[in-house]
Amino acid sequence: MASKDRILRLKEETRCNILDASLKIVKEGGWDALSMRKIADEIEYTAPIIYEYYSNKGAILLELTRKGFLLLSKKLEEAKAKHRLPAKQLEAMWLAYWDFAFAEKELYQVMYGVETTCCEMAKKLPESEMPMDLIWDVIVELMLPHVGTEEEVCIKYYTFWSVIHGLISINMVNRGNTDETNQEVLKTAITGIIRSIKG
Amino acid sequence: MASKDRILRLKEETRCNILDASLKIVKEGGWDALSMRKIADEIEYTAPIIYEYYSNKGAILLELTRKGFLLLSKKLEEAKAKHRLPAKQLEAMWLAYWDFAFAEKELYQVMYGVETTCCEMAKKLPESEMPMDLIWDVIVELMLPHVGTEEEVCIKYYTFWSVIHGLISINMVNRGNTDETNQEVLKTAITGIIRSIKG
DNA sequence: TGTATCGTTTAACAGTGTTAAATAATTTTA
DNA sequence: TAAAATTATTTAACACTGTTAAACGATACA
Repeated sequence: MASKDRILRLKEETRCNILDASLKIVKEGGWDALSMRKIADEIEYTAPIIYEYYSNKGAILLELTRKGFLLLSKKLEEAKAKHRLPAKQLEAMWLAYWDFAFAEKELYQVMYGVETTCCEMAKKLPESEMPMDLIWDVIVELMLPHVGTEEEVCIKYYTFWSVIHGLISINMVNRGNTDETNQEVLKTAITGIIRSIKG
Repeated sequence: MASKDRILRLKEETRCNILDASLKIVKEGGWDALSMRKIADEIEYTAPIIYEYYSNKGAILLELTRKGFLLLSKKLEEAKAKHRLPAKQLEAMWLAYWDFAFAEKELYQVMYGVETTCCEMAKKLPESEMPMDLIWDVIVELMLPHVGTEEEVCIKYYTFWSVIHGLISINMVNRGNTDETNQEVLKTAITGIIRSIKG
């Protein structure tokens, strides 16, 4: 009976619609705006129907992160294919990674646990700039006798901060590295950047 | 009347108790476990009382992030004071930053928007390892003819990933940098690491 | 002692994820 | 075609969330 196939096809379609609706809601109002009832509204059903397709809300998020990793991998492969030299390939791949993060911001957020809401408020705190100011001063001193421009110091600071915050984030959400590996990455990164600052 | 003072002191104390209770709950069960009613339970009151001290839940989070930035700044200053050379100071400060992140994990999370829950599940996805595998291969090729050990490649990979994921995260939650600054940081970081890999 | 103020709680509202039961629609069987 | 069985969908409910308004209790002031 071909009607079975048709029904299966429809089921697969609503399964897909649920994901699309979810992503649409998130893109419009952020991850906090995503609720089962809103998804149901979007696909013109009521909430419990969703549980016929996904066991719970977490399963929807999981499927979205899966899609995210697949899409990212595709982008990386495409970037690689455009070059022959490994150095060029690597550079292109990381730039593709960068582009993906902002083109598919919501996916990147759920893939790697980057919150945005909680830091909306931190921006209002004057205290949030204190750590930067403290480190900024030392970078300026380190560059002496050369007097660095704001732009120059800024780049140094963010290079530092990125590698350290990145390593911290990765370890917090992933807990994959050994302490030795972390210390190694940290040390090589820090001393490398310091050396590049000093000349 | 000194009783006014006593009452003010008590008020200040419960204001503080609310923060302590919140942090305790979060440390025990993560940020998802934090609710107004649980805080009330902890300080042996009912929920609406909390609104006499903080206008809403967000105000509590904001106060915790403020405490976090203050504590981090203190740690950075202490680290700086232990050395005289700017290079040594800088190294010590970033190591203090690192230590703070894990010693006060919950504070760091709310300060910089690092989620942990959503990536519990991503670990189960085989797809989550695809991007690493793709880039891993190119790093190995780039190191040829030297055949890198697993540990060596791992450190290179995480150095790359850290700086890029860090820069992405910072931009997502902060949106502070100009595109030119970002591109500059990205490019210098990438080419720098690539050069260090090639010899 | 009566009144006003303050501290605190109870009750409620709108929202969340999720489940069980009731209903509507469809398909299968007689 | 009519009845039965199965499937699709919804309604109602539960326990929870943040938050507010009203009621209650105690305390201080006249």
